Amino acid sequence: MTRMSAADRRTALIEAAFRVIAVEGVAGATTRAIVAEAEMSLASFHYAFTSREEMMRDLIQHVVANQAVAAYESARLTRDLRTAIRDGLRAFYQVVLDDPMHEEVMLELMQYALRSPALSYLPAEQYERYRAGASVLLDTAAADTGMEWLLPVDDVARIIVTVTDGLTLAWLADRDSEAGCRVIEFAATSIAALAQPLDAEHRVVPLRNDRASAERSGRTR
Amino acid sequence: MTRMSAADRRTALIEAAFRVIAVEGVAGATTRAIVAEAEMSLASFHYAFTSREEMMRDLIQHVVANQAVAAYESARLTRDLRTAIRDGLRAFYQVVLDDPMHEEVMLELMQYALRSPALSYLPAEQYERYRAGASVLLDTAAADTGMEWLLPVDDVARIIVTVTDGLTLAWLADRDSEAGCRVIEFAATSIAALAQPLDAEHRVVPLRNDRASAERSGRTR
DNA sequence: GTCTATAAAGTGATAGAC
DNA sequence: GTCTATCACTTTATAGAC
Repeated sequence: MTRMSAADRRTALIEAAFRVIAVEGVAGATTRAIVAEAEMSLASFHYAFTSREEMMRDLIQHVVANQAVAAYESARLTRDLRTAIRDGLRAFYQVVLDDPMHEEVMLELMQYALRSPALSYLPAEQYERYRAGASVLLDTAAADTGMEWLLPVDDVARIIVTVTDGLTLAWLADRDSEAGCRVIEFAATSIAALAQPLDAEHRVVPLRNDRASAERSGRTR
Repeated sequence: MTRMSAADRRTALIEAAFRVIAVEGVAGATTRAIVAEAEMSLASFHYAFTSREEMMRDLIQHVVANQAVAAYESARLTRDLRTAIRDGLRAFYQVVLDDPMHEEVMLELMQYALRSPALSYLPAEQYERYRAGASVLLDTAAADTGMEWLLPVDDVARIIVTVTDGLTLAWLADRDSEAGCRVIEFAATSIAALAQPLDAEHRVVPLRNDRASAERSGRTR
């Protein structure tokens, strides 16, 4: 058909593959299904990629790199850290609810990567990106509300990611958005409690968040 | 080869399929791979099951029914609710670390079920079982420590499941058990804060866990 | 009941015409 | 560069001998 550069063809095929996986799963993403979605002939696939495995590799590296941290982006200005966290979590949750198949695909691709020796390093990298994105927002939110984190911000980011993953998985399973919102309320309260005002008169000694050290320092919390 | 009842053969094949999926993933669980693992001939598979799909259905229903809530079982006696929760989460986490492929398989089977119209109701059922198991332990732990939950126990159970799912997914991705333990410390503290002593002099009005209602009642937390 | 052999359909990948 | 046609292989499932 029409001429396309190899690069354009690769991009088009990767995007088609993503759409196919969203509908049929990784198992259904055969080369034939992908070229049908991209409206190309089967031979064009192997002109653009030497193998299906190479395409899957590029696809996964592509989604890991272009990770839309935009999900959290509604961290609008507020004087209240808890509200900022809650709104951020809600924004993320809304993205999942609006486009459930996107998260399904990310999950399937993560498992595919974990099973491929050549790609098994990518999920860890992806989680680092998640946390880095969350860290930026957490730092911004704290600064905007005159607070500071009592834990390393990367630890707080990991808590955020733990919650968003747990919310996503549960919603994919039971589609109970109301219940998820209640979890978000809890998470926002609990995470906000990990910060203190910058100008606190009695500064709490920044502790690791375990009881042993809390008791060592003479607090019972 | 040796004679087996159809029921025994089905059980043996289901168990073999689980082992194959643990090593190769759902994609690698072909009928040939399964009968090789079970040391049977290919024809025996179709003597026991009419189709591979029927076997997958039985396998998933089997793992959902026999869900080992044993994971949480180390909720030993303690006077301290936070410690009880922390130890329960640690016990669960240890199970994941000791047998990572088990959780991988559960995750893959959940996704397989979500993609199969005939099985898509099962993940919700599984999550209900998770929460039911957690609820029993939460009720027991609260009773043992003379506490009561300020939220419906099913909501607390959902929080627990959110955390365990998030922990599992992150660990499968980056294998950072130390970081996971820090999340557990946070979760134990935060969840324990959802209970109060049964004999509290000033009982807190049991509220939904959101700031709006907290402010309505005049508390700033 | 259990096997071997094979059918029927789908897969990734390639050859060769244009 | 792009196509059609096809190869070589694997898959699930079944037929038919024993």
